[in-house]
Amino acid sequence: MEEVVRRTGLTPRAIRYYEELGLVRPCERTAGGFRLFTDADIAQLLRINELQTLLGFSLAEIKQTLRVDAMRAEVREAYFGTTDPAVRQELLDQALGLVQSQIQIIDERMERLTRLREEQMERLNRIRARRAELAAELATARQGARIDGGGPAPGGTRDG
Amino acid sequence: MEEVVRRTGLTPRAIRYYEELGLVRPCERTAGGFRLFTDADIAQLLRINELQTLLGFSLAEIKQTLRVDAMRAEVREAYFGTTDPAVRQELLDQALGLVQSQIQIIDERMERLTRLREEQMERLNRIRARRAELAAELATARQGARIDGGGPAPGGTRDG
DNA sequence: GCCAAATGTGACATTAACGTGAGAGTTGTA
DNA sequence: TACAACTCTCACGTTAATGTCACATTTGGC
Repeated sequence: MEEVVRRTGLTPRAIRYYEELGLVRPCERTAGGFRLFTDADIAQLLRINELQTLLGFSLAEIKQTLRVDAMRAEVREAYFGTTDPAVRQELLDQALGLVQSQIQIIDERMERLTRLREEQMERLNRIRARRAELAAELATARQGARIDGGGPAPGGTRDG
Repeated sequence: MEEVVRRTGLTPRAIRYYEELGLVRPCERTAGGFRLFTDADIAQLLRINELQTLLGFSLAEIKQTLRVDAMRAEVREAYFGTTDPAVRQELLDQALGLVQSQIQIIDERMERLTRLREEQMERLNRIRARRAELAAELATARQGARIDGGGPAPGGTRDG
């Protein structure tokens, strides 16, 4: 468990909570009842954390989202099972739709992030420009000081 | 206020809450005490919402973040004020650092989103491939049905 | 076998971010 | 000026996602 905490950055409480909510399949246990996590379990926990912190999904939404993964497994099962081909295709279509909607959400986020980044870059550039101006101004002031010992140079700095 | 709700997508309660937390400067009021929002106020509210939904910041983090904006204004004031040039430069540097850290956060998010998107695209492609396989299979089955009236075609579909 | 450290299960507490309802006051309008 | 619709300020309620505490077991090392 300590290792899982280390590898996922989650707390034991959170992990148990996710299991309680059914976000992760109850994992194996030792004879005494201690949890034993497989790499797949850890991957699942990491995925949950990603969906939570990166996309801002609630645990309820994440549960829905994870059904996509489950469905993929289900589809694979059904693929070799006795299921009706029409059902198989419908399952595939459902999975397809869900994954597509995921991608759409991601794309939307990225667009918004890109816009936000551009705004910040503009700010950054303005600050840098002002900084350069100030540096030049100070240099000029020092120059003047060597000659006439006067104060800082006036004017010349504007910004909208 | 109704207009603000419409333009921001926030609830009155949320807006008042943000004011209470100090995320937005208390706005003007009518003689009777009704809030009057300027475009700048609304922009601020939109920014808060953006930081919240897009970057997943808590309101406390947002408050910190908004200090960057405030500092930019402060810097602009100081720039034309009586302040020491060294102080000016330090303010600029602080603003610079904060904006840079913002951009860094955005970049990190975008990288993670990109990875997530790639994963989803892989899944998408696998599902599509399987769907195509299934369609081909069904076509074959229908072909066979016209000849021998037998069941669905066996084998030939695998995936890791 | 024993003991410290880790883990288990409840169950109640907490925190953030609002929701909701009461009751009073305000505004635009006919 | 009367009235409907809107807004104000408390103040308590709610929900999600854990935190925390108590107390019982379990594990691994000596």
